[in-house]
Amino acid sequence: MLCAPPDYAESHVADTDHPFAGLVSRLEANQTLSREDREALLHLPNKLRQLDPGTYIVREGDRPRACGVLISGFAYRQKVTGDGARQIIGLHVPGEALDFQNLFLEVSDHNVQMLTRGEIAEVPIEAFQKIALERPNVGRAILVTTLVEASVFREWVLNIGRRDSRSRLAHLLCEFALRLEAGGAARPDHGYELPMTQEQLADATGLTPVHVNRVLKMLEAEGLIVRNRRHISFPDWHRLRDVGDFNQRYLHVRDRATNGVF
Amino acid sequence: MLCAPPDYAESHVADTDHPFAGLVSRLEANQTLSREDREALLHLPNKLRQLDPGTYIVREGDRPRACGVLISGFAYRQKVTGDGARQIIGLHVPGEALDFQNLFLEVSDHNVQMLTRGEIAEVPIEAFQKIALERPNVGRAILVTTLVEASVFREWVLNIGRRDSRSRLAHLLCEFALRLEAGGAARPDHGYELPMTQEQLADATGLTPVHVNRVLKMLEAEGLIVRNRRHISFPDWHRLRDVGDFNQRYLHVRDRATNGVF
DNA sequence: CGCAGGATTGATTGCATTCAACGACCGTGG
DNA sequence: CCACGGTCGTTGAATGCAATCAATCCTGCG
Repeated sequence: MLCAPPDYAESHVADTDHPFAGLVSRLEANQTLSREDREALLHLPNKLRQLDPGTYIVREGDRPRACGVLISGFAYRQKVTGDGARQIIGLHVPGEALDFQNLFLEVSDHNVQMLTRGEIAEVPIEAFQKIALERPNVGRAILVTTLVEASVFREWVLNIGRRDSRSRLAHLLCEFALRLEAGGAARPDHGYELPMTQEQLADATGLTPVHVNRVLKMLEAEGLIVRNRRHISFPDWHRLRDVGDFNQRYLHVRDRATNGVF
Repeated sequence: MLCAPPDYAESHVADTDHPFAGLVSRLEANQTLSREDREALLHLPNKLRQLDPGTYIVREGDRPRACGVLISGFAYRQKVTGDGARQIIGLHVPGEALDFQNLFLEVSDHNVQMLTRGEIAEVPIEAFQKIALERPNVGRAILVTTLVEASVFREWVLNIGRRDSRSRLAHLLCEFALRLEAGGAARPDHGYELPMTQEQLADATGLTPVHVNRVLKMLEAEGLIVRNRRHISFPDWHRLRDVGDFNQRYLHVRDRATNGVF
């Protein structure tokens, strides 16, 4: 990031303060953007909204008029079976767009909800579509981002379908660590504030809250995690990665600096 | 082969016989294409190959040079855990491209394999990329197709994470029926030749082959399915759909003719 | 015929669920 | 300040669904 303008400096938009700075830098991780592309993204019309935990951003069956971009806090995707069992399908960290689906599909097939309190920017879908269609780089960045998301879904299918509860949870903790890191947060082995209740962890792993509790205690007893309230850290990141059968390839991060190190 | 110049009209390619006719009609289901778009697609350079069941089309870790389009037969996506458990992640029916991921991501994150004997057309990725980038409609069609695929992955996460074995299998059978139908095959309630062994069904549902066998017998005893060798039909499609908690919304089919009927 | 892959069945085991209760923490309001 | 209620986390006991282990059967095929 911080690609200084080639022509003249136009710093009336301070990149790091701008609500879309995170979005732009995430898109740039997947696809080179020109200065004009960046400017266009930063000038997307939007309305900022502060949302409480549990607030729905999209509901299954909706025809959304706006595409939300997560500015701060965390969000998750979720579907529910006919008899009310909930499955969390994906997590989102700040800087990620929550609704690329709905730019090009009419009816939403799942729910998106805030996990914590946080801020989102709502961009009218027409404006986002326009920039995606008129600016090849942006269109391609969106496509690549979508492809990476699909890869994450595939890994979740594997995780839930074929790993036991211990590996499943370890894997989820690893993924979250890496996703946070990719956004510029701390190194994965330094731990983080896990924004999920045990019930939500259960919904993300296809387990029950009770069992999640037991498995977390097991991981703790093994010295694989240390918990202090919601804060979680990893005394032996390497071993946790092994237990979780975690290989970051599916995240398609291109950052050479940390690629494969953790 | 088949790289005839695009300048003047060329109807020597009979649409319905052409190997890419299925691909084009599937893309058109998601996005309007101009005549030129169609022609460009039909003239993509490609090499036809007849493949036996189990043949790998892409391997995890590969950097594919070609994008496979399934002309006949069936294929599936698959990942394996560190200790060798396999999870089938998706199925493909004729006319579908198997590798949009690898047009824009460098390293494949999963395996793609033939399920049955069948034919694929290998298109050099540069040619496919070119058409995707230069023809907005084609690019958009690929994006939409990718978004629908992602939606299917999400439904699989739900299916495997939160439904019991009976619903899981019923759901899979329903999905396959609809996917076949979307390609122009028979109506879902008329049954089809299921191209999967019970072991593969197990890998697709996160179960064991033995349990799949028992559940199939259970479904049969309930009168929800009738089996004759690999042929399977559905005496009570509506009830099977209920048992499988199946709602086709996630497939994002736009065909008004059958939408919601089955 | 005999072999191999797939399907079927039975017996047993075990991981995760379910049911139920209790405990810890936090914000709120009297 | 403390009592209170609610959410979340923890623990125990019993249950159950699906896995595992182990044969056997079937069928197409060389």
